[in-house]
Amino acid sequence: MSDAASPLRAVDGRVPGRRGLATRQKLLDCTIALLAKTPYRDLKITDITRAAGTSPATFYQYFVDLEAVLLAVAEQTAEEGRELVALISNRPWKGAGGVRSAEELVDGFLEFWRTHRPTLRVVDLLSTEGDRRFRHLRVVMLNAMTKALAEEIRQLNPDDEVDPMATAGVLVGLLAQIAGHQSGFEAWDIKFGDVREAMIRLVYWGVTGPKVPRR
Amino acid sequence: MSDAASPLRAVDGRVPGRRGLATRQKLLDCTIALLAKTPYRDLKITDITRAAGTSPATFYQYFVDLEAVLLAVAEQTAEEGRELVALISNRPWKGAGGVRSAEELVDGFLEFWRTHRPTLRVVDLLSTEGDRRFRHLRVVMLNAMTKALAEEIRQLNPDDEVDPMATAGVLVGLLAQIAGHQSGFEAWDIKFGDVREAMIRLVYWGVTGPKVPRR
DNA sequence: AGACTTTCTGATGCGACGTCAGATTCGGGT
DNA sequence: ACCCGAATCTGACGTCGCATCAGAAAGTCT
Repeated sequence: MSDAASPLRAVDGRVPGRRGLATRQKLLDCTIALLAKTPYRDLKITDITRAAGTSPATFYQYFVDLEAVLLAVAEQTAEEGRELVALISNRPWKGAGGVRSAEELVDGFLEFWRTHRPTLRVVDLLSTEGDRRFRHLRVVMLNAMTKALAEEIRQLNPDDEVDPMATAGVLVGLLAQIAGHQSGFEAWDIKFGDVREAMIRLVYWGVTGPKVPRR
Repeated sequence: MSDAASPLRAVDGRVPGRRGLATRQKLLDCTIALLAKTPYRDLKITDITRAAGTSPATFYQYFVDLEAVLLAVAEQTAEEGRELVALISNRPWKGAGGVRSAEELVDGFLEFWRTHRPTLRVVDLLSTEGDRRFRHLRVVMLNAMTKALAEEIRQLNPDDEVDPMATAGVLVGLLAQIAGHQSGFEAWDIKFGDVREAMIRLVYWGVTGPKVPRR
């Protein structure tokens, strides 16, 4: 995710060596670990350095502020997000096979989200709050997937006047939303299996585009 | 939203009088105003009291902590959320009329979200982070709507084995997600009109339930 | 071993937090 | 009009995290 043009991670101008990169990574790892236990607002830089066994000053040698670490953490995750494309391209999307593809997409996405929940939580959070860097990152993370999905939609509905990217974007948003708010469904007495089923259907409908009466 | 059983708002045991309630409200108003300009993590209690022209100590007389104000603010909004039911019940959901109903639901929901964006942002945020109070509040806020939608779905698909509440919940989640991340679509070159159209269709499909091939 | 660079740290000024004890304002009774 | 008790507000304080700096420690090269 970092610019390939500047493969060197700069501190405050310097280019870190082995040791430096190691402690940088340690800070990243501790951040991830803490993120799983601590709500975003309570995550203090001091906590991270304490966990990493360094002084707070060391932290600022590698990251300008808290969001910078989070961004770095998120970039690692974003890279993995690209692989979700495999759940979309080169699959059947018509008929019974289409439903099965939708099923696998939903499950794959939920799994991805479950694995990286703490990180994705923060990305969602900060991009909702209007932070451009995180909003951009979120787009990048879901971009490949959305484009792939849009392509399938375009092929199945060649003469639809609605931009397939819009439909794809909405579907991906749907997946992200439900994945993030899974626990919200416990409050009603809804079995998650049914939620999953509902998502599968919506994805299937979104991709195949059943007939809609003209207004 | 406050318990009808204890209509008195307590400070630390006390029951505030006119003046007290006035400053309490002033604090609430200032919080709302600040919320529109400040990201959640940077919202300091000090800022609120400064804006309200009181001492920080006064704040703690009415709210135990920052989240308590936010909760109070959100409760006001949640109350209004109930009115969204009007966009669902007693409307046609079949055929062309159904599409029009979906259209009005989408527009109404987007409007509601736009009006209360700062508040809803925080509710989403904190409930995502696992705060029970906010998660509950979020459910309550969307509850009436979801139930109403589920009822329509149930009537249109009497012998569907998937719980209509699941489908309704997913649809409402979809609406909330897109409403919250509207600006995310700017990054792709998608006209929001197309996004809106995609949402309308998905709602229509979700409610009417087109045929899905068996796997 | 010496000289230089990289990396780390303890100490520091600043600002927000949350809590007192005490000052101020209000409202009703005479 | 005055006073008194209750309600309400406040300035000041100890604690803690932030972010920075000058200098110590560890590493590297010859």
